[in-house]
Amino acid sequence: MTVSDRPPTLADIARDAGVSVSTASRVLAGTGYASPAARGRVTAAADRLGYVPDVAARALARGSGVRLVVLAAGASAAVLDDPYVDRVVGAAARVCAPLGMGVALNWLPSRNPGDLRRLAADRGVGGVVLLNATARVLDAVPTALRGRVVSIGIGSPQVPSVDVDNAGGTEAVVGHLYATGRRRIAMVTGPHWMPCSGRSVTAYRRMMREAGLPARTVSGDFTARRGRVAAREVLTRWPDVDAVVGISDATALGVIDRLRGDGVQVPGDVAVTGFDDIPLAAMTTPALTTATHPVAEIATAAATAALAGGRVGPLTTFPSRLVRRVSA
Amino acid sequence: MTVSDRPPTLADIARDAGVSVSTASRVLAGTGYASPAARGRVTAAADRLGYVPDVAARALARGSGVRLVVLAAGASAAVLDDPYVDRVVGAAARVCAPLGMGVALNWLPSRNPGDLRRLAADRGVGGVVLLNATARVLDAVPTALRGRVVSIGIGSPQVPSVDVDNAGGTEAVVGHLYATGRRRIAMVTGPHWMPCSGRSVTAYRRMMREAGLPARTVSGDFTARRGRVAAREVLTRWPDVDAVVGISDATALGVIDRLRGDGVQVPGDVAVTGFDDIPLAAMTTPALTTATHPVAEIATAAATAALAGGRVGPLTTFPSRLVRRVSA
DNA sequence: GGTTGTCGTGGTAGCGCTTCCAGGTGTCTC
DNA sequence: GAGACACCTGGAAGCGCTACCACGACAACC
Repeated sequence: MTVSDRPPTLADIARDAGVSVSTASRVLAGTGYASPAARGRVTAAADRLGYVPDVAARALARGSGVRLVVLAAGASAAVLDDPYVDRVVGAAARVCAPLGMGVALNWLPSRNPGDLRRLAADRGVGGVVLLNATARVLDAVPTALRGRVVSIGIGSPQVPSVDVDNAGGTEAVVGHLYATGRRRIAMVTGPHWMPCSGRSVTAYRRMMREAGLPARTVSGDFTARRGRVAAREVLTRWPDVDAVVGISDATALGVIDRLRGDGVQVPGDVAVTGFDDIPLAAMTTPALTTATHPVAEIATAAATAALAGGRVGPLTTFPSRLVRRVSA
Repeated sequence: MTVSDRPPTLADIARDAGVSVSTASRVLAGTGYASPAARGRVTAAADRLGYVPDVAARALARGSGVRLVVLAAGASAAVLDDPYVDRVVGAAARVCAPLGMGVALNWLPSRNPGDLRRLAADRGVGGVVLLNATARVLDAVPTALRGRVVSIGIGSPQVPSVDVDNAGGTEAVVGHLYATGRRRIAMVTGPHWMPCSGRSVTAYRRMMREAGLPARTVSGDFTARRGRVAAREVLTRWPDVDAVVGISDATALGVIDRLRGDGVQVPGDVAVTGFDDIPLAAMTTPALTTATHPVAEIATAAATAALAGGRVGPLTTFPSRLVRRVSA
């Protein structure tokens, strides 16, 4: 019983189990009829010979795809360098592994979303996870891709989407600030045209309004660098501020750095909160109070849905949880 | 001239260009002979019809793989949660995209590296990037996989590897400390059995010896939490310490946090350095002086080599560069 | 007894591509 | 002039798998 040098094929399994290739295929793919006896012999043979189905052959025969594409939309290819993108890709790669599939990472220039056509013409594409999409991009999704595309962030009638509950997270954070006695609460936002920022800002404004407090916003861009600048601006415009809501952890860290540099105590004089709960939020001084952003869960859901046919409903949101630490 | 609903195949291109399928294949794959005229007509047709080769069919015919597998070795599946792994996967996904391939992420339990057999039997696997491997794991790599496996970290005669120049980075950091007048330099190491930690520690010890200074090490584990504990230990054992070399940025951050909590000025009383240059190293207070760890470059090289046939030489190291900031 | 079913099975035609092979042109050399 | 050799082309045999189809058993129902 000498073991062949090349990996066993379905035909080898069928021969070994004493059934036809069709039957072996049916058993291993779990489709169609097969007697318990045949089933047993086939699985045993597959097991014994260490059979691994050839994804390429299967995809070719079934007309299914062989990889999931994470498509990061944006003005410049620099979007690909965002660690956030890597986390999405990592989660997607975990989803793909048991299916014998893989993930590729592409950039979709926001200027010409026509590159989507190329994806639609590629039989290897089993699903697409859209990142950072705009309404324009969503409209450019070809019909041929419908049902295989899931967007993380903004969605549309045609393209289902998943995202974190920005409003909920912001409410949790602002609510916490209010509950701990803060009343002069400012916010450093993201770019106004970004939906995720927009939802947070709207939630913040609403809560302030309902509390009869004035909304005070300064625009930032999710970075720590911009957070520093924004902190200075906040201090200048509202010297009596007693809390700053950062649109992201990086922003909050920048704010804290500037504040402390100016001799302002955090959280003593001013409380600061973030959003994302990045790993380092727990190790900075002071440790950051923030709202979680379950990126892995979101990406896993998006990848799974994209591969399964895109059925996740028009918009699925994942809850954001308050993490109380020291900064607020 | 109505456009068909299904993506064009090679046969469509051949027909449109007025050549045989063989010729079209040769032109598009760039193999074998083809007259300039034929070449022109085929590429024009492919362009006009928006042809995208079917990776699955190609892989089936060529017997090549369809995805790259990032294989994280380790005791528990928790290794997959390391952000470092995500960065490697992200870089690999960028490499795969233009090839029509994808990346999958698998866990290889260190107890039974026999799972490698399964990979060897899988025709879909075009290459493997091994992470966190040990000598045992390297020895378990089946012959069938030789030439398609590249390890990030430790290597072996059979398995080529790429890694950051830990020794060089550590030398840069220790050299900087020495140059700025520090003489009582302690180090918080990683687990002694990890090669990357070992190389750093050896470099540190050698430099200290050559400078006629005593080596002072405390063991850590790359985390900030453990860094805090280690800082306390350093302070207790060597109250006169004036510099601490962290094995990682997270470690350094933990050390700094503890030091400042104990009223020690950084870098005034004690200088602290890290290793990795994570994004947040620039935004903490004080900003961290550290040595770079070009993860993306390393992973790109590993993925490229794994897909190209593994020829990178037995061990390729990537330089680590000193980044001077505030903490040292 | 036929007519329906549901089950279980094997044969075989593809899926879209590459690659080998057999054939055709030419051009160069002895 | 014949051979040798480069260049260029199309036909066709697969790569490993799925899915359709035809076939046969057997049971249940009028």
